[in-house]
Amino acid sequence: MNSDDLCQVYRCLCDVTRLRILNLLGEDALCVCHIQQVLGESQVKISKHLAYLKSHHLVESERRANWMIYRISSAPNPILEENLKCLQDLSREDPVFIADIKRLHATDTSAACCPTSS
Amino acid sequence: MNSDDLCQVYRCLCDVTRLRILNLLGEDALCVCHIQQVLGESQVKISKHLAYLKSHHLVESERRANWMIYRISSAPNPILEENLKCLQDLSREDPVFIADIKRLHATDTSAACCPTSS
DNA sequence: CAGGTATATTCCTTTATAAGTATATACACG
DNA sequence: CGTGTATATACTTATAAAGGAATATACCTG
Repeated sequence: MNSDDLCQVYRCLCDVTRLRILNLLGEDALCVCHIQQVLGESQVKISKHLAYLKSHHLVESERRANWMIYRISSAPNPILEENLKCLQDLSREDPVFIADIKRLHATDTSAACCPTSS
Repeated sequence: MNSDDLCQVYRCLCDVTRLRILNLLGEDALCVCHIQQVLGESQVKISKHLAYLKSHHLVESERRANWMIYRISSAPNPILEENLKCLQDLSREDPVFIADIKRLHATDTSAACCPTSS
């Protein structure tokens, strides 16, 4: 990790939608449609932000039938990890993050679509 | 601190020049001309990045005669503090940061210009 | 107050990003 | 192989940001 890589990580973090996505993925791996549903944002928007995060290696994806499952990258990234912790702390205070997590838990992530269970 | 404030902090962090400035200020308060000298960047560039950081409350400034002394904001900001720590860790690995700190220590910051001593 | 030095701001150009609409791709199932 | 569903990409427009050149402001000194 050099200074440019570091900047790239921060670039990934400096958008509310991406922070909300990372906050969700910090809880569990999720398919695009669930992220979309929980955040109440359009398909394109979510898909493009996921592509952005993936291109910078903050998340990784795996196809399962029709669905793409996204998760926080397994490659260790101390900066990301530290900031995900901060995000978790903040997600107990900020109304946006609180609502997201609430909606996430109200969503049946073990439904037909995108079973998390391997 | 809410999700938008958080994004603003990350926006401040997602530029190499600003990271280099914050890395220097993590060592000590500095005047613009020293920052400029250590980073080897133009006056405008440094001044504008400092203005950016200041407008988002990551740094604060104090005029001393002709000189403006910048320092990390005294208002507590957990996200910034956590990331400054990360920056310090990285600044032992990354050639850019290493060279900056080396040049900083080679610079006489107690010179006529911008005496740090209060 | 005139001239010099340090820093900030304005104006301009270029590039990056965000978001939407429309379209394409990948897969499953009949 | 055709259809439907999930996701990705291309294209477009608007906005923000970075950096340079020129200029303005603030302060000091004589």
